[in-house]
Amino acid sequence: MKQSQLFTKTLKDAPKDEKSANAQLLIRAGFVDKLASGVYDYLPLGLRVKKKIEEIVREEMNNIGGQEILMPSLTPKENWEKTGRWTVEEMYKIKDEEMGLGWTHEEIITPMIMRHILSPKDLPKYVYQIQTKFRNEPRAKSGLLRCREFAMKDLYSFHSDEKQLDDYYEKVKQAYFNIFEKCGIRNETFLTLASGGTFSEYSHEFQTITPAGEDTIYICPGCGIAINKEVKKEKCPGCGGIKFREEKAIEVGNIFKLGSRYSEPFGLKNENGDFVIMGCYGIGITRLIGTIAEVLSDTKGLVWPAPVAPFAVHLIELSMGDVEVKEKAEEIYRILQNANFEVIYDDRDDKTAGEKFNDCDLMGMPLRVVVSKKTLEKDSVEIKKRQADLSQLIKIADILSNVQKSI
RNA sequence: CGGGGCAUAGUGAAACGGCUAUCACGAGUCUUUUGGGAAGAUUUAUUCUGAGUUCGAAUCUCAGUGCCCCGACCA
Repeated sequence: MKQSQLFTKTLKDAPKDEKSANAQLLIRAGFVDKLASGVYDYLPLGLRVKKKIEEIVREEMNNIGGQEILMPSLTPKENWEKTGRWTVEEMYKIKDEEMGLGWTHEEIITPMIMRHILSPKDLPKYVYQIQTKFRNEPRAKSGLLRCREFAMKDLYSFHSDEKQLDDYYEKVKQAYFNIFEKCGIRNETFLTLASGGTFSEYSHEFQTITPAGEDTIYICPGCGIAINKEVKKEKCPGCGGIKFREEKAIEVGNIFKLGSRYSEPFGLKNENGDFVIMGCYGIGITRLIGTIAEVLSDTKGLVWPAPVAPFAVHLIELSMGDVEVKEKAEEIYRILQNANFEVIYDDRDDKTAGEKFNDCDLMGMPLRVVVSKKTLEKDSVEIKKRQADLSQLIKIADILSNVQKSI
């Protein structure tokens, strides 16, 4: 994509109504725009990140047998009354209609799946969606970390017994770590024990350490498991350790054994007459965008891990009106594109080198490639990874292998 | 939902109750520039909304709305 065609503009100053690093940077770089508190537009760059994350999540969900569906956001009161959750205050209700906007989907998927799961041999089944959720948060905050409208992946599993659920639960756990690995935050993300409701003693959250987080967790150095403040006891349930490291963290995912909490009110039974055992597993897609921005950025701007970056390469031409340099840059742009690299090409004629470099750092693509008269004198381009201090000259003839190696 | 703060151009700021609301960046046009946010010329506003006080309100008062932060809440 040519940057001259991109309709978004970068900002030198952050809007004063955003205090969190993730919102300031994402807005300054033109990834998102705020419509209302906790409600954001996803602009071309931000939408590309969102799609990348969705694709990563999709792949991992499919790998563990997940079947993707899409449920409505508009949901009837009747379903929620069956489980006693129509009165939940976070639910947006539509005035004069017996409808509310979905903030989770147990009430929708459970009756839906009843028409398809008829006997024990139909179990287990795993069904997920990636969809916009609505929650009327009493206090939206911290940019994308706590929104009223947000994208979420919710997976629901259906089992004939607890053992089956337990096995699948462990698979999801692993899939989640794979996802956070690809998103570049694996090292900061801890499996965390949290309140589990009635069916199991604990549920598990995936908490990413950041001062911007709203939860407090205690990490046990013995086993590497964390415990949410809400359920912390004297000893670590994992290894019996008693020393902990306290950290602020943001919950990027959770997995939860539901048991028959929802199959009972809807009467979801298998042929043996047993209530189906369920699990649910969420990942906040848009919250992940905010978390990556918050955790991995530096003073210059965003830093995207290659798998989620909107573009792999930020190509910059410093032609300063030199037609030959410009043409050569265009040619390199085509070469990279033909090799299937995703490239954003700063072809703007009215920008100084400084502006281009600063925008490049702010947007945070993994690799910067500069073409100028200076580099062309040596038949070269200059490449630099986003976080590297120094750049290096490489021959244009070797550009594809070098770019491949660097991202 | 309790407490605190803020509201002026696309963004960030300035303006004692008194001159045509000022400056920077961005954006538009022109000229000159150019390896880390260039220079000059020129253009760019319903001062959040409503009411009030006053000869006169961006500025003071009241109400509303929005946003940010702290807390409560967070299947």
